[in-house]
Amino acid sequence: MSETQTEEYIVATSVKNPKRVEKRRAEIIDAAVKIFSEKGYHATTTKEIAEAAGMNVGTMFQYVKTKQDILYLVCCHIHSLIEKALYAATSENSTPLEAIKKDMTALFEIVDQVSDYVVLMYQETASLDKEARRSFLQREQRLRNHLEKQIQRGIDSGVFKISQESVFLIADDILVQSQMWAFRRWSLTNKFTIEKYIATRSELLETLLT
Amino acid sequence: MSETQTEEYIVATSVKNPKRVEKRRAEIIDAAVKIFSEKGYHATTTKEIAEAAGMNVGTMFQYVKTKQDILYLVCCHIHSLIEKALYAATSENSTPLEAIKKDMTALFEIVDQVSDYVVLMYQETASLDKEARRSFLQREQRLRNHLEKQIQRGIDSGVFKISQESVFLIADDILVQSQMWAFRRWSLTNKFTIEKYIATRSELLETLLT
DNA sequence: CCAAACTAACTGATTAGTCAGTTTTTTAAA
DNA sequence: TTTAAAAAACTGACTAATCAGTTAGTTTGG
Repeated sequence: MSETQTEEYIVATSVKNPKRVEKRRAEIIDAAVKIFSEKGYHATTTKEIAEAAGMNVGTMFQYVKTKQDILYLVCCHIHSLIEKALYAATSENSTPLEAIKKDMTALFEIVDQVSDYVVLMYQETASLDKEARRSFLQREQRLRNHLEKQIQRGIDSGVFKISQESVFLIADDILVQSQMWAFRRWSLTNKFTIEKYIATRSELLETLLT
Repeated sequence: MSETQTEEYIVATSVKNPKRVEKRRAEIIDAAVKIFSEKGYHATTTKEIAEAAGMNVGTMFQYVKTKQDILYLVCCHIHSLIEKALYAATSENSTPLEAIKKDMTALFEIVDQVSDYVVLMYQETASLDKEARRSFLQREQRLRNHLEKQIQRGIDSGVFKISQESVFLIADDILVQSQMWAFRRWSLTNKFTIEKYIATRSELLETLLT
């Protein structure tokens, strides 16, 4: 559970009013997320985004310095959706096994709901520059830390029989498996509904942990 | 183990001599694979590739119709490296558990050796058009089928105690985990050497299967 | 000698980001 | 409340640069 703390990447603006920045950026994000997930980041022009957001290109570039800033905002927005859903599912008063299963279920369900956006987010992370990518990956680490803590609870209470170095791997696996549901959606749905997928994954996890 | 057979995507050429095509394309691939993994596909210009390959742009475009063709050739080339290494490791005369572990080890080792290229390959798959991507994903399926067969052997001989629908997932997991070693290399090497990673993954796999 | 392979210079289309000027909103003095 | 001035937000035409792919003509090797 590495807790490296670095400061967040900040998207610059030349508009003073923070409320206005928030509102306008939400408009930009809403427009961009849709077009990006249809055509991809590179194939989308800044004019298209501005138009879809109902504002002028010049205006848009006052709320954002570069096209890449828009991508960063979009990725963070999508990531927040997932984070919120996961944290909402976490309950304190259940057994470690129930708790981690509940978390996994919530994660898989939210990823299923916004799978297009999840694909976009991970696909285009590579188009972010070093700083923005580092900042984004930190968010990713928050999610994994959360899952690691849940698994650790099970070890501490003697229910989970796994080695200490597996904790990180298993937490990471759960994250990756949720992403894979999004990425391999079309080939997986031949074999599984999301419910069946969650059930099978839950079983495998229980086998592994106990 | 879905066996959908579709024809391979063919990269067109206007050069007649097949030997020459093979030789020149190898030069293009060698040049492109290096530049792509340094700067990414989009940031690389066709002129750069041609220059690094020691040929004229015009010449290059006689061995290839579009820039995307180069990416496709590069992805296939990298994939072949992995496929060869995996098939070379497969032995018939060992127990199912030993066999799948041997396969997994070979896979993780080759991915470790060419991890930059693996990252490139999966990162840029999205930049291929529908046809080329479909063709590439078929190669991916070959790898998974191979692993599925190995797992199936263990089930059939009664050694592996897992449900039938887990076979696909576990085969896929092994593939994904090898890719994740490449993608998360820099954060994983804080915690694991490749040998340690393979050992821990082997243990987890054994727990899961038996 | 001639077909195959190669070259250099070119083109046509694209696009992220800018900037000089306009409109709207806020502030504050009368 | 009116008004004037200052600040903030917005506009859209513009540009400077880039780059995938072409082609008319030249060289090479069998």
